[in-house]
Amino acid sequence: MSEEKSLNFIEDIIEEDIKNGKYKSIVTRFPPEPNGYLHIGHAKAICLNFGLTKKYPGYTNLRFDDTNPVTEETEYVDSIKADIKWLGFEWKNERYTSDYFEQLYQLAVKLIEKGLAYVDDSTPDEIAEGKGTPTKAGIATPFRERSIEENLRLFKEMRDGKYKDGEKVLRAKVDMANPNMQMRDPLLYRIKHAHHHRTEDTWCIYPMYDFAHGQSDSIENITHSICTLEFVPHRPLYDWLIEKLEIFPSHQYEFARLNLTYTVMSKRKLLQLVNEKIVSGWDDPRMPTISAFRRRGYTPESIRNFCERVGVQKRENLIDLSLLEFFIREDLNKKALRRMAVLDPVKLVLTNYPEGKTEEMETENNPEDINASHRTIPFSRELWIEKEDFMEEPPKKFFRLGPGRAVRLKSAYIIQCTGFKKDDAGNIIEIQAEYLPESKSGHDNSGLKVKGTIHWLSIPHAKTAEIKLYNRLFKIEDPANAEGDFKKYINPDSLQVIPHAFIEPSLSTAKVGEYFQFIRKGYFCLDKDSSTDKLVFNRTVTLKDTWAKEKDK
RNA sequence: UGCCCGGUGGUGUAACGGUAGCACAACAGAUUUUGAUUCUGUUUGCCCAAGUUCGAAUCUUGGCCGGGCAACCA
Repeated sequence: MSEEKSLNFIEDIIEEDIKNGKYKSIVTRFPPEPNGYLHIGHAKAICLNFGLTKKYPGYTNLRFDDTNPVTEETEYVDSIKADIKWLGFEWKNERYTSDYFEQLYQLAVKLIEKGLAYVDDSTPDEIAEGKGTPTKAGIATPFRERSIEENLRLFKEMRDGKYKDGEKVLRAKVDMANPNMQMRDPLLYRIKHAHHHRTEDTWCIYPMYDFAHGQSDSIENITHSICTLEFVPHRPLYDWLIEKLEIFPSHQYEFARLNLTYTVMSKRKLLQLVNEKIVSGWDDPRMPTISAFRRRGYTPESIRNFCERVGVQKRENLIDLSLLEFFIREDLNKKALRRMAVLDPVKLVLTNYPEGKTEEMETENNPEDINASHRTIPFSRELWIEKEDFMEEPPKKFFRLGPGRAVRLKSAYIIQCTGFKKDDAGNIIEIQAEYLPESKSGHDNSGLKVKGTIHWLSIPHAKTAEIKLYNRLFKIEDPANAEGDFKKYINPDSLQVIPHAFIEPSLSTAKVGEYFQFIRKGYFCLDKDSSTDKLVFNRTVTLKDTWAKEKDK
């Protein structure tokens, strides 16, 4: 039975709007500022805005909110477009708020003509002072009563470059005593003699968010303008401007932004991590950016499923990283090709296996995918296995190798441990075992049942690679809201590099964008910084590890 | 202390006046040539109080708690 999927509150509103004939189709937009890379929180907004117009008739625009030339760059524009496409969405129109600078200017003139905006010569401090506090009404500046003619002239002069940065601003004339701080004559335009990434040096005045965002929504006939909760107090101003300007009545709706445990989600903080070289860049796989998740081996499907699961609502939330990990494991379990790799090797010698002999062992590429077929892996007398798969004095519940114990070598033979060697420091440097010829995988007549199966690599055939293991970037769940500088909570062990791990021969042709599961070790992908003579693999996520928990008991 | 928003298991999210459900996490067991996957089961919740009603997570009122708002940022 197909159960009714419940609607989120925005879908409720849209269904109502369509039902009562307010709209036949809808228009949404995703409005990033090109001043940083997109992160997983943006992915939620992208899935919401684009998802809505997949579900209901209509389309979604991509609009770069580029009203602050000093922080915005073309590099960010390009990364944002790449990330949205990778997530699997298509915008109808690619727009820039800067496309509307002339129209916006004319709207400002219209507001002045209506006596609803004025040029203020006050300093930033004086303006802040005049705004009052949340509990104390603001005080009007003397410039508030300038004539329309004078305001028109001064605003034109601002545009013409007659004034220096900060000398004058244009403000809306609303209500200095309004209990909503946003309504106390908000700034509309400021002077910035700065080079803009698109309009270059055409303008020296730039609209503020409040006089750009809503007006751009109207220009594009956005029916449902969806943003995050911090803009709720701006909505009365958004509506006031639409009313006074007599433009298309877009409506703003707000939802709670996504927060994830063990990371930070503000562009300012992420930029700090990049600038201070705490991470290698915006796409360092430890970052919560979309490009980092891509590089780390996350799939677009897993991120979309995650965004779908976390839902859309108005309450603050802090989502468990384990939920994201669940979705990537779920997706990769179906897709990833199984391969063998030994990260922390110790030598295993099969004393009764002929020297110089090699066999090709057949094994499945993905037991979850019947179309994934099989491959072969070379097997010989001397093998690499993981150090952690052998214990000198194993406890009862340890199902791996120990003196006298037997295990299955995955897709090969059952072996029984007959001895081991240590170096002077007491480290185990070699393990000896005998194999059971009649136990070969697929032709097993041994009648033996063993509890454990381990992975292995033939020493003469194995290739090497660098492997990078990532852990959470922060030591605590909510670094953004913890006391003091968030950087003091950075996890010093968030990156572990294994310079010389062993990988099976077939992995030497791995390509960026392919997904692998290194059996028993986790999901991995080839890093973009790999070269033909040096392969680098990133661990996307570990496998669930029940033994790790058991071990700790 | 002005205005605004919000409170459902550990974390998220449903319920639209009628049995509090789902996912993740946790725990227990079965299966397993990946201690993975899969399967089965278990634990844990409506912020409080009063009111309306045959019946309240849902409606009303009053509390309590959390968050936001005073950038020439968005």
